[in-house]
Amino acid sequence: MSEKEPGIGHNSGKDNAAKPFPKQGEQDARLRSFIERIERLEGEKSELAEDIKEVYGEAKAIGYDPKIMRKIVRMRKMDVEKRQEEEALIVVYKGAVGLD
Amino acid sequence: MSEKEPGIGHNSGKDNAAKPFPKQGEQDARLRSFIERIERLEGEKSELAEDIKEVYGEAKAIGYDPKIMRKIVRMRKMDVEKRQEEEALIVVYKGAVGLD
Amino acid sequence: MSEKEPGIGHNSGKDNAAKPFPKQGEQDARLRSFIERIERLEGEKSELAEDIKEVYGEAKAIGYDPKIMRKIVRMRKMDVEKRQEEEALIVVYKGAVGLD
Amino acid sequence: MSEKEPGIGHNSGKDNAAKPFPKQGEQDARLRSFIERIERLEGEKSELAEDIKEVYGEAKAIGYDPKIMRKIVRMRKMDVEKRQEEEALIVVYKGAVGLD
DNA sequence: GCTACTCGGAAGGCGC
DNA sequence: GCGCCTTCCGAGTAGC
Repeated sequence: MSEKEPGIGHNSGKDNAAKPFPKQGEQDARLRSFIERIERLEGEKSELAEDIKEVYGEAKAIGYDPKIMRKIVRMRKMDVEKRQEEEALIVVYKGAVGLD
Repeated sequence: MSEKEPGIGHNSGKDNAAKPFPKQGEQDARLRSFIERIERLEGEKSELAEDIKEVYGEAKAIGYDPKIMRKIVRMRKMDVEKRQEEEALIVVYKGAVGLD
Repeated sequence: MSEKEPGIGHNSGKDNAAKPFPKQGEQDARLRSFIERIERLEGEKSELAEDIKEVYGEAKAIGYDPKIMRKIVRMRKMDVEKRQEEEALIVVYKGAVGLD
Repeated sequence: MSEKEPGIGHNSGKDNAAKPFPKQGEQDARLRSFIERIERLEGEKSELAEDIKEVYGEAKAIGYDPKIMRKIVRMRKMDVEKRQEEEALIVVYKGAVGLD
């Protein structure tokens, strides 16, 4: 916290009590709200990660090899990424040529 | 390759070649289904990751430092984990002492 | 430095002076040698990075768009990675089936 | 797209359509050559990265902690950069004072 | 100044 | 159960 925005982050200290508008409480609430939204989303993300693990577990229980499955998933993902990359290239070509 | 399930991965072996045409299609469908479920979940997970990035972005636009926010989130997460561990430990203790 | 190899890292302290063979100097030289090898390699790596930048610069000077070029390079790289992944998948299939 | 070089990317524009077919093949070869030079250099860069990893691996096998070694390397690098800056500063000073 | 990419570090899953 | 390896996350760097 040095060269960043002046008086940022959290409006260090209580000096704002001196200012006309008592906004510190609102600021805190805002930050708090952001944090909580993030934590909520992180929680959902973790649940999904667990769900995924469970699916691999089910598949394994039936005799499929998770390792192979992971490789397949990766390959398919690479496919779509490659495709997206190609499309992105076209976009950038068009931009370079003035066809926005 | 020893303790692994025999006849794994993908219906390995020749038995299915021996039987009329028993279930290969169904097996494929099953694997395919697993893969798709996983991909679906992975997709949702990625969306959440993006959502989280957006929240950090919003906060940043208002003047909060994402880097610090991340630290806060990590710390709070560690706190709850620590607390959960402690509570779990208490449960163990109680069990050990007969206070179920 | 806690659960790691006992008395490691750098043979903490001077107690080795007590041991029959005064090897500390050799140990230091060894570590020093590793560090210098690494620094040498890092140096070469940085030079290559600069060379790459220069090539993009040349191309740009002639009218090629570095951004596009980078995308092309990335795509081609993804191609080879995809291919490698496919081959790796085959290997893992073979392993699962016992064809080591 | 405004500040970009006009006539970019790949011989943009219509002139090449106008001329019989003068140089398109050569242009392609040129771009291709750039790309290949870059890929060559990137390849060497990757090899060096692997070499570096190997050195850390060797050191680790003997009991040195790679993590600490990395810290040392970083610190030494900062030292030389700092020293270079200082020397550069001295040169500037000398120039300013007429001690070329 | 911001964004995107690359690199290093940490954690989790897998195999032995 | 431990160690290895892959994968995910965060940090630093470079380009626009």
